[in-house]
Amino acid sequence: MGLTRISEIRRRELRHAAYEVLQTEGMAGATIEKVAQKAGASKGIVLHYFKSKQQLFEHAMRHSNALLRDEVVRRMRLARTPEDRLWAIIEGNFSTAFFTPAICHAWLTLCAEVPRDPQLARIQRVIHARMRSNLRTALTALVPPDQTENVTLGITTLIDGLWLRLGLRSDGVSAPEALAQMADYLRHRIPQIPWQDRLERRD
Amino acid sequence: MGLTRISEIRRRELRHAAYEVLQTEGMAGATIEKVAQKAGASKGIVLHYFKSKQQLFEHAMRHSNALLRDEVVRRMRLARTPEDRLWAIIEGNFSTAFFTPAICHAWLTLCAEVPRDPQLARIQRVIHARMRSNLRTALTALVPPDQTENVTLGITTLIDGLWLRLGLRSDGVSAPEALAQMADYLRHRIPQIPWQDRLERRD
Amino acid sequence: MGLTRISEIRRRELRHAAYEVLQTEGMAGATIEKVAQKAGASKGIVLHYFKSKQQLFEHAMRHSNALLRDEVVRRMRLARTPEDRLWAIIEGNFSTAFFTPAICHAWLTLCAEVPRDPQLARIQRVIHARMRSNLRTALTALVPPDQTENVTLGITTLIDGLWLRLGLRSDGVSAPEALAQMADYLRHRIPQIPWQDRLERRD
Amino acid sequence: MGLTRISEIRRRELRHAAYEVLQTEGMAGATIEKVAQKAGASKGIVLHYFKSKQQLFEHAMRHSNALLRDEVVRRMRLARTPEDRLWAIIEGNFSTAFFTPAICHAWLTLCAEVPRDPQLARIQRVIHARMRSNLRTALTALVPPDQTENVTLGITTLIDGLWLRLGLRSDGVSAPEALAQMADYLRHRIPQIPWQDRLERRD
DNA sequence: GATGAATGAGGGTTCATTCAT
DNA sequence: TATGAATGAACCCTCATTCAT
Repeated sequence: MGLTRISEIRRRELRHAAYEVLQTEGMAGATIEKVAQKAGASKGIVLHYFKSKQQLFEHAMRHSNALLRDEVVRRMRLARTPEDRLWAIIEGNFSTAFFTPAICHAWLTLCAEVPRDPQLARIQRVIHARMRSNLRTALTALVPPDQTENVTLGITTLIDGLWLRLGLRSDGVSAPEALAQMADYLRHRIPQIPWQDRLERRD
Repeated sequence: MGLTRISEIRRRELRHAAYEVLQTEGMAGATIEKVAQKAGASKGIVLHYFKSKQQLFEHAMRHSNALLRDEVVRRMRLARTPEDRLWAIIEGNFSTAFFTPAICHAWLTLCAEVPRDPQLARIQRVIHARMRSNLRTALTALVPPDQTENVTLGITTLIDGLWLRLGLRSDGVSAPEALAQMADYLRHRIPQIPWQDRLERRD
Repeated sequence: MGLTRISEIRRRELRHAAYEVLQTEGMAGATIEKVAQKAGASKGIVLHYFKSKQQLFEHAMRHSNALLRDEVVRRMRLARTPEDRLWAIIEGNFSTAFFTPAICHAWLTLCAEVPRDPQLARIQRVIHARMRSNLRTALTALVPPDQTENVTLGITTLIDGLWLRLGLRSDGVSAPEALAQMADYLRHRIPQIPWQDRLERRD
Repeated sequence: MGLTRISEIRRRELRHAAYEVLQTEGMAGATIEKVAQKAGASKGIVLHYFKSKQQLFEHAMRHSNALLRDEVVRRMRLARTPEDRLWAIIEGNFSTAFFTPAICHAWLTLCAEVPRDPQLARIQRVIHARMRSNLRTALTALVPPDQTENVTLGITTLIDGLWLRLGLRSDGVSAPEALAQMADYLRHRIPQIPWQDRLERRD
């Protein structure tokens, strides 16, 4: 496929640079100049590919989320049972590739911008809806119908809370600690499944 | 004590104005000019009382947190049992005076700034430590020693996650929904206590 | 003659697009990008045919003026008497094809640029000289020699003034009103000619 | 009166500087930096007094027009007859203080901007209405009612046309030539008044 | 204590122009 | 011939901060 034209390459590079800058500088500190510099390009070219700073960072968020989604999808493909699928979602969200201080902080920064950027809000909404949908599907087989909502909220809230914590402090929580917490929750909330085993299986 | 000098009054007003501006404008959009305007003062006077913009917002965070702390303390004073105290902490964090979209968003905004502002980080750390301390004290009587850490983390994470959710969307969660989720967690995690009753007692 | 090579066609298209853009955007707002877009071409090709933005708009002015000149020439060819010729010049300048708000405004825009663009000034000078020459030729048979200068100035000034007016406001003057004003002037300035008849002949 | 505060002084200076820059640079070339430099101030202070570049130049136009208006009013006060008043208006518009290449060019530049700046359009409209009103008042005693409109249009159009001409070329017309043209028009259009005498009276 | 004048750095954005393909 | 990638300069504007009054 000839889709990988130079323009697509550049967009990818710049998007990536933008995300990296976001991690160290925050939204206000993330200037187009810095993004250009990190990408080894000129300031002008950034606006050549993205109409505005806002758009650039919207694309950055969309992209970073796509990566996380792929991580989750990849793990879900391997899952065979509902509990496997549920755990795949959780593990995907705390995979070592994503659950890093820098990425959590970039995510936090973008979250703080959501109420002031409708487009960002839309993206955030889509992300959220997808995760809820995945969770509910897995949960139907595990908890009574009138409790799926409660558990879905519980899981998403815990995930967000743990990401927030790592976004706040580099030593906030480690991935194993986060997973342990999730397992702790599931063990008590959906007790018939041997969640503990899963955790111990982890290398 | 005659501490309430005019200077103290001004500082209070400005701090409050800063917090209000933060709620609607976010960190990047919160200019000193807007704060001054909201306080009905001149731009110059703001920096007369606070050395810099950063300091102003640090004080704003400290202040807003003090309010939340007072809310919790007030409720804890009325509590008689460990479970009362535990629930007091939770209810304090979701009292209708604080658990509003604007406030949650301002809090989120400040959180996103934490990694770049050591002073803000320190404040955040103090806040967090106090809550953990309160929780642990209450929990010692409710769960085995080797589980207090787990439950403390679970509760704080859920609280943060719920605040985050309301900070992201005005219709993210309501206070009753948030409390219901907390009760759901406690009911399964510390089953010997009739948490449900507490929830139903609420007006 | 095989002069109509593809290059000549492109130049014509671009020149025309430039003029159209000028009408809606003014000089400052008329970017090469917009011209290219209106011509359905790429930005690069515009500067391939015209060395610079300035040159492009100089050509646009030259072209637009050529159109107006052709209009006048066409009418003069049909004229048989000096007064016919004089009126042909005037009618040409207020023909419905040219005396439009957009065109008058584009013209005004270019006029405002004249003092800063020597080339534009030269073009303007040529245009002006030709009209004066035409007018003087026609006037020699209609007014005493020592008054041709006065009347020439009067007519050109009125024409410019009326163009300016339509350039300023879309509803500044209509073509009939403009022609009526010209006839009013001529009726009093060269009273022996029945100018009014001419006006009434108009459909 | 204490109205001449420092702010008023600065505004005056900047407005004046803006107008001067406009004369040499045109609208597009008139940058805030140049205005600040000409006023011997910093770029920041310009935006401190005028919210935007547009506003600055709107004020400049308003101001420059006020000067012209005062010139006309001053002369009208001395006028005793309708023809005196009519001539006062005309002389005011060609007084040596205003009818200069630079000023006419600045005026032309602003005119070219009118269709794209509603505020500028409003100012322009007010100016125009005032002049028409003045003219009509004076003309009621000099021409039959059904002709005042025609003559008003003739005079304003000639004035505009002559300003345009000087705006286009430094040697376009001189003030005496312009006045001579106006007298030529009036002599033929309102023949009962000895306009020629007026012209000769000029020092 | 309080004002607001003044600065200057820096940010986003636009755009003419150049150049490799 | 034609494209569009790339640059860099410039511009408008915002804002924290300083300072004279």
